[in-house]
Amino acid sequence: MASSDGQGGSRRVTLTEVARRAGVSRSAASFALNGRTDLRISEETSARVRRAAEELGYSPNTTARTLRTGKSGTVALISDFIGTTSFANAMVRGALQTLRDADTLLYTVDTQGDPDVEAKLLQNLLDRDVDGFLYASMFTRQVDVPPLTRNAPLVLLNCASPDIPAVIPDERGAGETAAAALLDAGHRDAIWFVGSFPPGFTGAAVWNGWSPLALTERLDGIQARLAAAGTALAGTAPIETDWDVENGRAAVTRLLGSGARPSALICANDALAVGAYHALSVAALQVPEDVSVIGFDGSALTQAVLPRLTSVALPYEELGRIAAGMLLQGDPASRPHRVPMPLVPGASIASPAPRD
Amino acid sequence: MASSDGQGGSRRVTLTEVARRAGVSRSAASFALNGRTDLRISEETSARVRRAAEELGYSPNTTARTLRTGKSGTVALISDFIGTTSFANAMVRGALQTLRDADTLLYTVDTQGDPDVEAKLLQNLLDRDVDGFLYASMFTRQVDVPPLTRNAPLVLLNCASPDIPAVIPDERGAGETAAAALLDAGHRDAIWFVGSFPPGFTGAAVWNGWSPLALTERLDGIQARLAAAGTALAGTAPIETDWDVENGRAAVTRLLGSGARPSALICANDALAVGAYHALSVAALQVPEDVSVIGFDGSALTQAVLPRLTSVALPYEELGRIAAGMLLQGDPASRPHRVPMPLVPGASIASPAPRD
DNA sequence: CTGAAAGCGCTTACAG
DNA sequence: CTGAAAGCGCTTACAG
Repeated sequence: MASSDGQGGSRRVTLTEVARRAGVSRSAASFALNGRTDLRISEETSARVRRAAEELGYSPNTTARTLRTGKSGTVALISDFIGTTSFANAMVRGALQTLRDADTLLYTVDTQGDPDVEAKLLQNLLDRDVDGFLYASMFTRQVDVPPLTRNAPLVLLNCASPDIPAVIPDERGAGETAAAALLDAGHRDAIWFVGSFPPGFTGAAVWNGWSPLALTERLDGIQARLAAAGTALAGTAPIETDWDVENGRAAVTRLLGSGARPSALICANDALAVGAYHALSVAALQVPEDVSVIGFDGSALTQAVLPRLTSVALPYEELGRIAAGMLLQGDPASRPHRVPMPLVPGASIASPAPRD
Repeated sequence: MASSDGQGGSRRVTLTEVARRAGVSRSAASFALNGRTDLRISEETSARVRRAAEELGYSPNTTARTLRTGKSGTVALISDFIGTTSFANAMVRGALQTLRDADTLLYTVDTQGDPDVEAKLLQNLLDRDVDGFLYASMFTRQVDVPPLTRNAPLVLLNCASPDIPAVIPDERGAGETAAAALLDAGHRDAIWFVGSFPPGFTGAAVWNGWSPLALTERLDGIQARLAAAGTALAGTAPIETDWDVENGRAAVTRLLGSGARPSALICANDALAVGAYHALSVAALQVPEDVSVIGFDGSALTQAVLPRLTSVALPYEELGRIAAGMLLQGDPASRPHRVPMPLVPGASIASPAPRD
């Protein structure tokens, strides 16, 4: 750093100075300031100490306290944010909301998905006496947690691993919600799902080396809800590589080209749904008059299309809040905590068009 | 926190133990491990110490080192992220890239725009011996920095204040770039700007209590570039409240309703541009055949519309990288460092339609 | 009720 | 070349 004075010029006031000004010992000052009653400090003395601290602008040095107590009032959010632009922010924001009330600060750390970088950062954090880890993924999935995380309390955020406290979205319930929204509008026999694995990958539990809970569980929920209504998906439209706009457009273009006449499309995420809009538009099909569309994520993309996209939202901020709360309280829950995914209504669902 | 053992069970190895195992004093061990040559430790002794450290899995306790040296290897990013969902992530990512190489960790802190919360957090960070502050805004603007930030090295990120090192986007250049893109396509006399202040606010230097450099400087750049080509804006379409999709739609709907026949729209950001698409679509005007459109930000929204929106991108990640670098190096630059905003081509610009 | 002292784990002058 | 000691700023048993 540039300036060589650690405190930016104005030297910090120390507990010793407060004690001297109040005319008490350092221990008495410490006890008074921390409100400890073990050794009963007279209220008058205590007030004198607090006044001295106030007058001198005293603020205790956390580094020294941490060294003594082993508690740093600090938590780290380890993530693989890089490469994903979206909702990281909301998760961090949620965590910060909870932590603020506990006077706990947040280290934000990005592993770039590199295990060596990750290990180095974790050790660095451990060296700083962090009180706990929030291990986050930008993609709901199963993870293998690195061994070092076990050296402090740990809560998984938007990912899961056996026997470790975790908070993840209720993806299955989200699937049910999406299916129910279409059933309620009267759709039954021509509902398609967009965004499944490509044929070669079907049945595999991995995608880009990950286990995307989002896909399998959303699909499960959709199928369960349709089955409960006595129907089923008309079919699934696989995508090539990623859940982005371009792949959504391509998948739906292929679907329409195959002669399929969907009454509704359930898209694995909002970007795919936007791509679906584009493909439908090129085919001169109107949303929602000709085809209803629903997505997942509840992202800003829902506002970008006309009519607005109905979507089942990922509760990122709430995930962050809850995970931070579990970490602070040491929630010993063995099963992942599931956070509901709310329906965010747009105008992309209507009654099915009469079939020829 | 839940677990009461600060180190998660496996007690940490200390320098004393390394020294004992290597058969040297703690000072010798410290010097050897830190590669200091002041007291010439024999290479053989030094190697013995390093081996002992390795075998014991020693990692120095940063808290203790910080208490002793006053340097924490830590920097804080103070921001007003809340309420904005977008690019925070990219700025953080950029900062992390730079800091990683300096073994520096990042505290992420959100002030919620509340000065009291801000002051409390700043004091908390100072109590932890942070080596510096990155003071960030999600909106390019002038800021008054809170006094406490002056107790450590400070770099402003995406905002500016007199006499404080700052890194901000080249908004004026971005305006020129946008205007040039339209001029190059042949537009001249029917170029409108969407997203100016509402009439009542015109001339005021504040918006939501802020000074939005983005608006004034982008507009300056646009006007300068058009003037250089011997022309000028046909007019500006003010928005009601915010730079979002709905306000963009409303503004352009009003514009078209007034009888204006724009050949091109320069929208103050991507969200407004998306709203412009919607209004044009309702008016049965095609992008870009009938009206060319360009936005600012380079956000994911550019992909969400058909045809893709051309936009002048905010270089958030680079802003973060550069600001972190300035903080680490103590860059004493007095004038704000300007980062170029690149044109991200879409398909929303074409030659103007022949006028009736 | 109060005060003197130890100790958290380091770094670094200082004396040999 | 090496070692004993001070000290960073706290908290907290312990003896009065």
